[in-house]
Amino acid sequence: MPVKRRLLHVPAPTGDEAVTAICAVVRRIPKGWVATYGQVAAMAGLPRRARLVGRVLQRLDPSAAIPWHRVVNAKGEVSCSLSRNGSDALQRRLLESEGVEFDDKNRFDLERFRWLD
DNA sequence: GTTATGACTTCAC
DNA sequence: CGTGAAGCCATAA
Repeated sequence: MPVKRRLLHVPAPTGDEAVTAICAVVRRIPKGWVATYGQVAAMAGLPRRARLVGRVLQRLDPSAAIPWHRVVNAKGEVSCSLSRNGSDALQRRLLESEGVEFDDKNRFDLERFRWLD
């Protein structure tokens, strides 16, 4: 075997395929519920690619009808970052308008609001 | 080619 | 609880 070959090379979706899969999952999150980045990745057939989900959401076209605000991190909080330029604050506001209650530490009860398929 | 940087997650202290 | 490391992978420089 002259060529080194990846065992377990499952053709995981990449590029546009992955973006499409991720968006399809996020669109299914019901109003008033949330899903974590890792959860969305797994449901999109992209295990361990939580980071990719975050990247896709950040670059989403604003005109796309995708409830990006319903995707949160595994700690049960809105991921805050300077690079978000305020969209993190907007995310919290949108979630609160859908009934998600935050505590004084910018966190909510993940067990209570997590969307289970 | 390399290194650095994240809307991340998990596990070990 | 907090911190750090490792795993992860697309992008930018």
